[in-house]
Amino acid sequence: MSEQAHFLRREKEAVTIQRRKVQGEAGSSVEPLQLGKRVREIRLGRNLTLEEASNLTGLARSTLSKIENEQISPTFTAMTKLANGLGIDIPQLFSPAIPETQASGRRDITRKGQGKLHPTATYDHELLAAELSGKRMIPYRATIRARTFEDYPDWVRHEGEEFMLVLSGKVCLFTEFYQPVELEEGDSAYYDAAMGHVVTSLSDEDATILWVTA
Amino acid sequence: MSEQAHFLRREKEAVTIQRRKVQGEAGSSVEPLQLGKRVREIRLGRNLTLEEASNLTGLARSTLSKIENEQISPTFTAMTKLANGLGIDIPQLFSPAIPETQASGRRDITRKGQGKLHPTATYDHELLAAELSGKRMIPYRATIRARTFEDYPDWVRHEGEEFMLVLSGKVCLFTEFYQPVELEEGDSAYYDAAMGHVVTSLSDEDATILWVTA
DNA sequence: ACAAAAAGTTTCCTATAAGAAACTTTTTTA
DNA sequence: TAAAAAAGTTTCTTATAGGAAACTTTTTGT
Repeated sequence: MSEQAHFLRREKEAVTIQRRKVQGEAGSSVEPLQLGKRVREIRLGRNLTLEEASNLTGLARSTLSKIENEQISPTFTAMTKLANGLGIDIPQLFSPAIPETQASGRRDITRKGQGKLHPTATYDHELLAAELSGKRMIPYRATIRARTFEDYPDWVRHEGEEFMLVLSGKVCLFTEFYQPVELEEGDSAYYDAAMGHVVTSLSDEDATILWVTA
Repeated sequence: MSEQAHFLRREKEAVTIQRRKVQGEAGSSVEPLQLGKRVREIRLGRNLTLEEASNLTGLARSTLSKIENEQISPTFTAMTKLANGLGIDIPQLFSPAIPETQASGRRDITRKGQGKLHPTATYDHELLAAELSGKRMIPYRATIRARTFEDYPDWVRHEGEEFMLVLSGKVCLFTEFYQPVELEEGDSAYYDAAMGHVVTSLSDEDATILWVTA
């Protein structure tokens, strides 16, 4: 159902790619949630063949085909395999499909170092995508000053979930109920933000972190 | 998200953080999804008998019993009926059971390169925080192969919003309704995922991107 | 405690999901 | 183009889910 991504397509290859969609409309009205359609989108989005998807999920090629064509209603077991194998977000499969027409279109690009700044005592916050309001996620880059160990703050707590990725340096993540962990460049963490949390620097240089809050 | 303002505290509070519950490194193993147990909890929580639940969901009393006793793996259809009839939160059913002791918060650490891999033709997906399901955000690191310009896939579209940050290399972000943009290391973008989008590499080496979907 | 009713489980049968392999269609290669 | 390969679909079979009703256990009322 996706349109074709015409623009940057290079001639001969282009044709190849156009051919992908247009499977039977298969208007199975039984399931208002077009599970199969979505699974297919996800698989194709990852450029996988049924064969490859089969290997990843442990489900038979034919089974996948039938799921995608809405010929069967997969079991919980099958769906779990799907989710684990393809990295599918299950909740999404249970929500109503997005009408094509509703394709809205907000976009905001933030260049390196061009975010909106919020300097504070220990962290520096650089808000990304600050132009867009009403976002589901709030991304920002934080700079953790070197060795702020002694005077780091109390637990931070707030609604939602938080993801962080260490971009440089070495930090220590403290979260309530868990052991502190050291995180280096490339390491990431995901946690409930209602749980107390705090990050401190462990390196001689400042550490930078990408943070996304939902 | 009011997480600022906590930094001003000092010394004496520092102690606070030392004492936190000792708890093994979380969520690293795949726990059995105790679907049935959870369904039962929910039903009983609502003070419903199987008979009543049956009326609400349209599933047979016996079927419900078997689901709760983990004797069968319900189909997508059945799960939808369950969810609609009992107001069950599907994501929860797919998350590993949370031990009581850590009920107050979930956390998942993913080390660099240790995420769950999803190799595909053009991108490599490394799922982060893969142990946690039912998340509001799905973070992953993608490797965009060098010059995959010609054979990238069709528009990708899905529900939600997406944030991306270029970790290395140089890529081109195509989004429907907008001009393509070149993004280099440190640049980021935020957009509605229902809008067609695709990323290709522009550099000689592979590019890596952090992606977060909500 | 006893019956009766209600709640829950199991059995048995039918419908349907899952897998293997045959078959069809699409894409690639020469 | 034709032939081969790859991708996808369908068929056939087996395993298992879903529903009706019998059966068992628990609760309620006297």
